[in-house]
Amino acid sequence: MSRSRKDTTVRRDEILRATVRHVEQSGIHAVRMADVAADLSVSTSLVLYHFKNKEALIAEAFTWAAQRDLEKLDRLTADVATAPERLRTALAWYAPTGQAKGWRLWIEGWAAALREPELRQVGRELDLRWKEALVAIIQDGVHTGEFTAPDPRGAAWRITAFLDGLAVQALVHGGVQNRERMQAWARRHVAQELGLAG
Amino acid sequence: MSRSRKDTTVRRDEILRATVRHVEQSGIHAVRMADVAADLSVSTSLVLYHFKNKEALIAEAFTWAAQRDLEKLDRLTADVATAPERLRTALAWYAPTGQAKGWRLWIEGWAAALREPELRQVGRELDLRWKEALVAIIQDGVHTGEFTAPDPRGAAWRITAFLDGLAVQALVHGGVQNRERMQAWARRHVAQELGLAG
DNA sequence: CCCGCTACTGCATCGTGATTCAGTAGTAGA
DNA sequence: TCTACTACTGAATCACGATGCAGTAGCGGG
Repeated sequence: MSRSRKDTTVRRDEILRATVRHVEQSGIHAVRMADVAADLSVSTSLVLYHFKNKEALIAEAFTWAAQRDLEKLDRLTADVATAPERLRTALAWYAPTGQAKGWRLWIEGWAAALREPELRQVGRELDLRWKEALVAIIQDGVHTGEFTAPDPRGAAWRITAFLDGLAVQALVHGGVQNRERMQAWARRHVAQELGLAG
Repeated sequence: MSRSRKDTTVRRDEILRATVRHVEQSGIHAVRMADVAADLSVSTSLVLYHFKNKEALIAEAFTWAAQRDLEKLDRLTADVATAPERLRTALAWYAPTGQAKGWRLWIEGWAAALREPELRQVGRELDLRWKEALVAIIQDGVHTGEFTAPDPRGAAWRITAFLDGLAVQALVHGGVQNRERMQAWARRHVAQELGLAG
């Protein structure tokens, strides 16, 4: 039985994916190298073979997740024509909904970023790129006259902040209560920012 | 030299204060019992004498901090007469500003709360009480006709979310950039929610 | 079919930090 | 001043998880 020997690229990817899964579930510190390894039916040593140490593994895992998220955003909005539609799509993806696995990861990331400069860098990058994407959409809509935004960059910034806050409320404080209401509020906030019909 | 033997109540308080300080600075997992002890020039055993174990210590520390924050809010707004003034005071206290030691603690808390039900409870409680206080102020202002808010509870909720989001932007992503702009945005958001002159 | 590279493993080590425990010393009340 | 209670300590222990190391085994190229 071929003990499933894999190409480095592939294996690394698997490991990162598994790591992200575990971090989402248990948080950075609770994840053990052994957990990640077990998840792939592989020895702990192999993980260390591919990643210098736990710190590096975690850092790369966050980077990987950020990369993946941004790519997904691109993919989702790529073939959407109008600005309002692109906006709707982007927000539907970003806004905290369901159990929002992704958000757990990033909330965990925020805390970690407070102390690890490397992680802060990654988080900042993701945040920045997301905002850029949002700005692009907004400016697009402004050009076509569908949106009204004196300060697209500021608007994107504020929308992002509001959504981040929603995420905290939803995942940390929120009972499972009224997802609809939250979404309505998000919509309203965006509408106000972009001068749409409330 | 009286080895500074202290009453349980006093000592527990000291320990909790020290713990909070350390958690703010280094995060839950990086804090060692020994650090807290050293901070008070006391043996690690003493900390364990007062708190069953680290988990209990951390949990109580967060509870303690929440308590302290709420009391401070009460104290600050107690002798302020008008609703707009009370609001300004409350927001000035809650909004992320300076290095916002407090916010670091709560961001850390959010992440921890994702996994520890006990901490989630504490966070939820603090969040709830803060929002209640805010609601009270808003309703007050509505009664005197100074604010306009069809849904005070919703408004409080959204303001809180926005401020939480601001905090993340400021502490995690934000360069030290434009504190003024952030404050202006916060003010604007609140103004819009409460029907004030933008 | 053999070689050499590289993915991969098991085991041993090693540091760290929480928790335990048996005892010491202030201190308040009789 | 003696007693008993309670705050407090120092020195183990103990478990856990990361990392190091010496070696094994697929697999592609000749």
